[in-house]
Amino acid sequence: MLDPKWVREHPDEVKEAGRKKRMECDQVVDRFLEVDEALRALLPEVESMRARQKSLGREMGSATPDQREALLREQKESKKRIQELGVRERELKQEREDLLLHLPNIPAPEVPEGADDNDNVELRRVGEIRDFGFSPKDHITLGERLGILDFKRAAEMAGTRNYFLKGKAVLLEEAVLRFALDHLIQKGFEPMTVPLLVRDFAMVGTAYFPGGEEQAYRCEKDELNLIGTGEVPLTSYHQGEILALKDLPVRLVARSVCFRREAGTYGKDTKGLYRVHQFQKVEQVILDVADPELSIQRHLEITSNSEELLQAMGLPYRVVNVCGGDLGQPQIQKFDIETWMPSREGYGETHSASRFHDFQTRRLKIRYKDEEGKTRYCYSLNNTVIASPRILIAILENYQEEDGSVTIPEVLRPYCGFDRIERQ
RNA sequence: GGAGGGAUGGCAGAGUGGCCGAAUGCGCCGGAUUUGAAAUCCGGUUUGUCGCAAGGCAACGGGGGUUCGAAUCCCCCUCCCUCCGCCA
Repeated sequence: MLDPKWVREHPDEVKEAGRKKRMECDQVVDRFLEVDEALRALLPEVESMRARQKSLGREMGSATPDQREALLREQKESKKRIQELGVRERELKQEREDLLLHLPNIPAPEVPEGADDNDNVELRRVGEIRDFGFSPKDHITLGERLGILDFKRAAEMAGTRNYFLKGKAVLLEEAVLRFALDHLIQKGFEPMTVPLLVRDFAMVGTAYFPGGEEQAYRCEKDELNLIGTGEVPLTSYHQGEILALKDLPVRLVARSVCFRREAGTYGKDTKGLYRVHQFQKVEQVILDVADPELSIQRHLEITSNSEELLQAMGLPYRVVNVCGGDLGQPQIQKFDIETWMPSREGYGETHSASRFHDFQTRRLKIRYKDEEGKTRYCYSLNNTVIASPRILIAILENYQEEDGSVTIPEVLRPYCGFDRIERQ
């Protein structure tokens, strides 16, 4: 959420942000200005009336019976008026809040112009793309032949975009996740196990709601939502708190299951492990002081944390600077890491590193006291550390052998307990 | 699922109808003292809004009610806690 004061003073910049993000918001901004102005015109009026009401009550004690009569009459009259204005005040506050929740965060100047992911700007490519010397198979063929993936039974049981991992695929997944978790712990991140079902405020606070309701599974009976990412509980962890300066930055990492309805993606990536309803993810979150320059540094930090893992596993990848049109509502800037997937003959998104400034923390009321003792909103950031089974696509396909077996990347072997997967 | 208790400033915690935007303690910030530190003392330490400023005003989980007047009494909602039951 943007600072209402800032929006008041920079409406054109907000509209420009909407344009750059391809989420036009001119009307919302204009309506905000109206409501905001109406509210600020109303407040002094209500407040002075309430003050008058109070002081009349105080005078009552020392008043003569005649005066008392007059005071009473005045109070009776203004009481009705105060109530009416109070209702109006609440309506305006509510509407202003709703409008604010729909405004986009301001993209950084470094965010490239563009309409969709085709316009993302490649920052770097890392790693050699392997020349197989035979025609490589996709992970579905590989996995089914190795007996470690089963899509058919999963679809029967749970619908499309579901899967069973079996045998060594299970252990490989565990290995990758644990390797990723260990890497982040070693970087000073505190590991957490988090709630997967959360209240609405956490979804709103992290800016998935309003707007993302269709992508989330909801348990209506209990008014809880299944998280689509560990970012939600991690970022919300300190909700409502005022942190001490000495406790910043807060670095958290969690492994969690993630659930996504994938509504509106029919026909897109329908096969295999790429786009599924349920997956596991290790996620990193940083909360730090409100300093844009430092936030850029943190952004690089969380990006390279993840790049290091891909490098260690020997997976080729590229990093792209996500363009305005491909950016979500809450981000200031986003880097996607895309890992090479032979079956796609291209890079597939495996990581997404975002910085938000105080867009989330303002909603979540996560603050800290700065050097001068002033209370300010923290800045938040997050990035995927590893997401599985999507990363398994890259591992299985890049490390396949001509006979259909798969070699395990060296760094994962101690975690797996085996060095290859072959047909049983 | 049943019964009860609670929500006040960064934290703890007083306040049960006007004298309360709010005691006290702790923490934090600034200053004094000190060779330095500890201790001690003094001052400051929520947000919004109006105002150039000084300063004013409003807000005690949220909403409604009673009252001339509500942090305080009543009702509803939300959240938290305790006990019992059930349970991995």
